[in-house]
Amino acid sequence: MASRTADTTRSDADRAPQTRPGGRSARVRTAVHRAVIELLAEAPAEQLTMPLIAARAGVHPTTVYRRWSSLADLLAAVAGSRFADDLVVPDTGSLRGDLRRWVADVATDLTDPETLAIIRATLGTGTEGGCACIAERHTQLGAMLDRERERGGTAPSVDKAADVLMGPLYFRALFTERPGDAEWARELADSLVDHCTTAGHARPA
Amino acid sequence: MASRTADTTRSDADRAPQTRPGGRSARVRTAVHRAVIELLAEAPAEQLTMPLIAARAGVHPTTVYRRWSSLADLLAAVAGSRFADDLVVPDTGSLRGDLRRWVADVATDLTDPETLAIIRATLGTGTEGGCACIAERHTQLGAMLDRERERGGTAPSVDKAADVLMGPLYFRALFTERPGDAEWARELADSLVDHCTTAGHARPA
DNA sequence: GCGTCAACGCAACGATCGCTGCAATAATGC
DNA sequence: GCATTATTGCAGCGATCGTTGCGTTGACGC
Repeated sequence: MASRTADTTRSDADRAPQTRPGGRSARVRTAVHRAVIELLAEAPAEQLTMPLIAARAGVHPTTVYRRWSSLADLLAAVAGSRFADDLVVPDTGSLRGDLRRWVADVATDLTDPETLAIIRATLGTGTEGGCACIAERHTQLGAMLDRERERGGTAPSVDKAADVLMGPLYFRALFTERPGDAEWARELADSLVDHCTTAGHARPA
Repeated sequence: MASRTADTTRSDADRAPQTRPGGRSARVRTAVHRAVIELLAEAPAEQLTMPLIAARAGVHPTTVYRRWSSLADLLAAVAGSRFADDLVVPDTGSLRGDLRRWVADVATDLTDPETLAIIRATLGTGTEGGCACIAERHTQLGAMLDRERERGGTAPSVDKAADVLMGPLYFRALFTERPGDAEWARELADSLVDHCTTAGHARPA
């Protein structure tokens, strides 16, 4: 078998391996993802079950069970696909401007009940889930800081920026009822920029 | 009925109302709470069910169902009783010293897998659950800030302190793998004190 | 077009969950 | 001690969950 077809097919196995992301599969995927988001926004995460998701998506439960092994896998997939490219990294020309804009965008995103529900549910499934939620944000933050350095300026480390910016952002969103308004977001970004130019020693007069 | 006994019993109903927190009830309560904590530390929260808790606690499932209406209620109760009086509010004589110590204590507490598991699970049940987890910390923070003001010094608002201190603390604990060491905790506390005494102009000494 | 195989729907099955009768136990006030 | 009654244990029930075997659909390469 596969004596001569092996020529046309690259190496008999890595050609179009086993995946088939055609029309129906993609449709089912988006339907299930949407169903998860909708259900999470409506009811607490503990009531989220595979059959419920399948029913909302108009898909048979077995399909969901087979494509995503566990509920944790499904949640991680949903979180990953939602937070990827959901907001453009601002490029205003200055680190302060970039961060102000970015913090405001993230704060706005964290106002969305669906977003909050996904983060909460994903956190419950374990540590790696939480990482999946903020990985994209971490990358975006690093991009802005790198750009500032290429510009010749000084920028804090990604960890430091994550502490100062994402810390309050996600803490307020998860634990309190006040997500923080635009004014608050601006001050947050400024506090990092001002404090970190301490490297240049800009301490008050 | 209750014609003359109404004299001895205060007003026939508010005397020893209906509660009976005797030996056995308290034993069951602690056993169930302990079971929840243990199970959360062993397996993800989604596998936590009432019968499982009951089995671990050596109690009949019906008991758990009757005393705590839902799993969310039980989790909130466990969180509340665990974070109450679990660490003493430091009193070193200065705001800086108090905050340094307190941040280090909280950071250490957040190292405990059991603590993290409870917070994660409680977050999944809704916003009020998350509030229950940090209410005690919020109170402690406010106490230290108030004491500084009584001392005659200036202190930031509780919200501001929560943003700067609890934000990074809980963000790192929940989303990353690095809970932050003692050095990091100290810098965190100092950043708040230094930044807020901008009114009084901190001396770099 | 046409065949092939991944992906989906269907039906049925154990297992477990959440709940509700009723009986037994043990705190609590006298 | 003794009666009262909140609290727990027990047995059993519907409902739903998670899984598996098999037939059908439809995407992909030729």
